Amino acid sequence: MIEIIKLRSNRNSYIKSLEKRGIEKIEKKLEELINLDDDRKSLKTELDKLLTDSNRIAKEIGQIIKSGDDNKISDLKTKSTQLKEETKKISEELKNREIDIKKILVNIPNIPDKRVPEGNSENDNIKILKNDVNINTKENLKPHWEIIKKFKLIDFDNGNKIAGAGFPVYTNNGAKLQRALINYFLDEASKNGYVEIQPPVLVNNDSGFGTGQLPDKEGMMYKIEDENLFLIPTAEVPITNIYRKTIIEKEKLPIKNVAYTPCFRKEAGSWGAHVRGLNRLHQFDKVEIVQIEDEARSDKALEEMCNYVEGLIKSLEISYRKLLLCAGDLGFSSSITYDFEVYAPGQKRWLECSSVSNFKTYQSNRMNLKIKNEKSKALAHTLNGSALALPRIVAAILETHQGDNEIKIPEVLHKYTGFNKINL
RNA sequence: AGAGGAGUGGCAGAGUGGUCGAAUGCGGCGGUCUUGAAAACCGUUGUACCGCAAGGUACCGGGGGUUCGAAUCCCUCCUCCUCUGCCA
Repeated sequence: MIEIIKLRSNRNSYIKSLEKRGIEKIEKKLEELINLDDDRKSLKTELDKLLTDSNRIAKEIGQIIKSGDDNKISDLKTKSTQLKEETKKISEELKNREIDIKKILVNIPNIPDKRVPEGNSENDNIKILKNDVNINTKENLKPHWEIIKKFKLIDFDNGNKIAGAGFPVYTNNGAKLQRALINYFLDEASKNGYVEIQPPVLVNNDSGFGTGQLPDKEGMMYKIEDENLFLIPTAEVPITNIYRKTIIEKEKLPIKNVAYTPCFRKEAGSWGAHVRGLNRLHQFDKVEIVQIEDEARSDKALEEMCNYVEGLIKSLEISYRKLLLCAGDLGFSSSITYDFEVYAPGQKRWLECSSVSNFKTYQSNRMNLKIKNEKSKALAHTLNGSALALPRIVAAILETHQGDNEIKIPEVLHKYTGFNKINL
């Protein structure tokens, strides 16, 4: 959530920044927010006064009872009862005002960073770098779903039977490749200082709210109705929420975590030719890195995370590019996001395989996560990135390294797969 | 899943209707003493909100209730422990 205190002192720049995202009537919304907050403050002042009086009377009664002079009590009791009615009224008003404020607040996305370019769609994203030295330029390259079928790496039919569309069954060398990638990604992250954890894949409401999936994007998550739990759409949710409602001492920074989890997404709507094979799934594997920093260091952390992700992709000998997302394409909670896309030469398409974001104080404000130093406390900055999402990486590897009778496995994976190529 | 017990400040642990934001101990921070350290002694030590400030308000697992007044009584939910059951 954006912070009202900051909104008050940066009103115009907030309006401008949010307009960049293409939100309509944002000025009116923000103004309403400030007015409601003014209202909230005066109600709070009023309520506190009433409570002060009530407390004073209650104490007086206590003292009178002690001294044994019971006659004066009934007057005081009547007065206190009257006060109580008033108190009830004001405190309800205050509560309602707070609810009103939150209703608006939770629907306002994060303020885009200054570097975020204007734009409405992915066409306006800025290409930061492109590395296509490895592009396989052969003619007649097959898309990965054909390769998968030919080499029997994934059984989509059985996935359909067991669960439904978008739930693949990885088989034999396909399963081994999957496991190899997970282990490789986890080991590399550990080498880079990310502490490995294995979180739950079901989360509660508070967690969904903390990272920003709820209430805005409830539709993306699978819900267990009876239990009020959600299947995680990304490990970002359980990992970041470990630190919900905590105060971290500055010396303990940076907090760096990595986790492998399956991810579950409903992805309602789009289903067709462009989401064939591994391009979009309801369940997929991902290794996620999460970092917590203070304001002074979060920019640098974002850069480091990007460099880490880039190195990882590079090591898999596939072509990739890096994009700076424009305001219109930026995620709800993020302030600045870099996407990494890998090239799938069989489809002649770029596939997003990692999204590295700095949420600044947006998530920490929702979950009350603070950094403390000798003198003061401040909301933490949270960051995360995929390192990496498996399916599209697999697609790119298969399409890039395909041959007629074999698929070459990138060298860094050899010790994890136990084989250098997949044969027919 | 059933029966019983318990949840208090960073930790341990008192408090069963009034002056309790909460004794005491440990830890932390500051100081005295010391060449230095330890010990001892003195002081200090939660979070959020309102207020220019003085100060005030709320919080004893969460929510609701009774009462002039609740850490304390009632209801409900959650979590943990013990026993029984079930299970990878």
